[in-house]
Amino acid sequence: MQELTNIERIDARSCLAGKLRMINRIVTNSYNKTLRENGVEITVSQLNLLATISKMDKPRQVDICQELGIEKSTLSRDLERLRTQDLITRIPHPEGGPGYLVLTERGLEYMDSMLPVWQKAQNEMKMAMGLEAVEAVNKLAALLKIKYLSPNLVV
Amino acid sequence: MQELTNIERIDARSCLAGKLRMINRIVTNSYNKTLRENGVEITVSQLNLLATISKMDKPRQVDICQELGIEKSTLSRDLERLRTQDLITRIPHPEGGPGYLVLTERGLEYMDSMLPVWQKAQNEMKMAMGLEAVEAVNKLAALLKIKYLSPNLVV
DNA sequence: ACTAAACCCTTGTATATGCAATTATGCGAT
DNA sequence: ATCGCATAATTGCATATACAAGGGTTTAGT
Repeated sequence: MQELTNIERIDARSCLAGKLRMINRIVTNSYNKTLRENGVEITVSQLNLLATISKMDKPRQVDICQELGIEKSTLSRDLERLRTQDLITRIPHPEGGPGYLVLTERGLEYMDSMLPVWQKAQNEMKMAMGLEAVEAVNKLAALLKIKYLSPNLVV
Repeated sequence: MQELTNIERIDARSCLAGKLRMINRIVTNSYNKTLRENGVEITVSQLNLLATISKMDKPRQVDICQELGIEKSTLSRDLERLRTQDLITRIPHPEGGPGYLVLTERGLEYMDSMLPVWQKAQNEMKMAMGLEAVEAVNKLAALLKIKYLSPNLVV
């Protein structure tokens, strides 16, 4: 009874989402391995979040969610982990409101200190993927960000 | 003190891993939303796992890990969820050993029944991404699979 | 001024993921 | 035959993720 014609059955090998999930596992694991082996004790996910906050201008949580396409509850807990490690802190807004996030002194130093390791991880992966693929990923990220994460443009 | 020259600091916008993670979130969420809204009660991840098992020839868990680049402990629990829903079962090997996995009757029917919804989700995403990006993802998945998931070729 | 709506964040619950350690099982050498 | 090694699977613990529901503020409308 495994004998339905294959044309009428979902083909795992053609599932776009499945492939992207696999790519994501491989890439995330590769970065994390390199970070770990070079003494960095946080994950690429946390590192990326730190870098994002440091680039943004007084972001509230909702702004970061918007920027990265992360659900607010996810971000809430991601930030909790960074706060526990004293890498970020929340500054209350002068006019009240939820306040905004900044890196702590320690967070800034930490981020700067791991630049070479991050570059190493990044270079390894770029090398493995090749320039064309890197460009394609950049393009795709930009496109999907516009299509799915732009405000006032619910899809 | 946020004043280090930006050249010497990690730029989140250039982090390949970060971009891929974002793409993955967007795509996974889009598929899951379409599945959910059309009455499918499992996730694209589970669906992909089902489809993979149905394509493989008597796979053991370790074979599936190899195929998808999933850690064995992750797969163990993913399968547990599918088993709970009576979508897969384990057949003991005639000559002993850990046995292999197959879809149950119910699993096969279920998979076939959701083919149109899966196609809908897939088409929506392909439309959003464009043909070129789809091709690039296919190519990249194939490349990374060879480079990182091939046996006898530890990287 | 007061209520209602909108907005932001957190918490409960569940899936998906990985590393380290443990258990189970089969196989080989003596 | 058995003792130990190799291989396969599970379990403990932790992170990353999302949806639904709840709680607290700010703001708008009358």
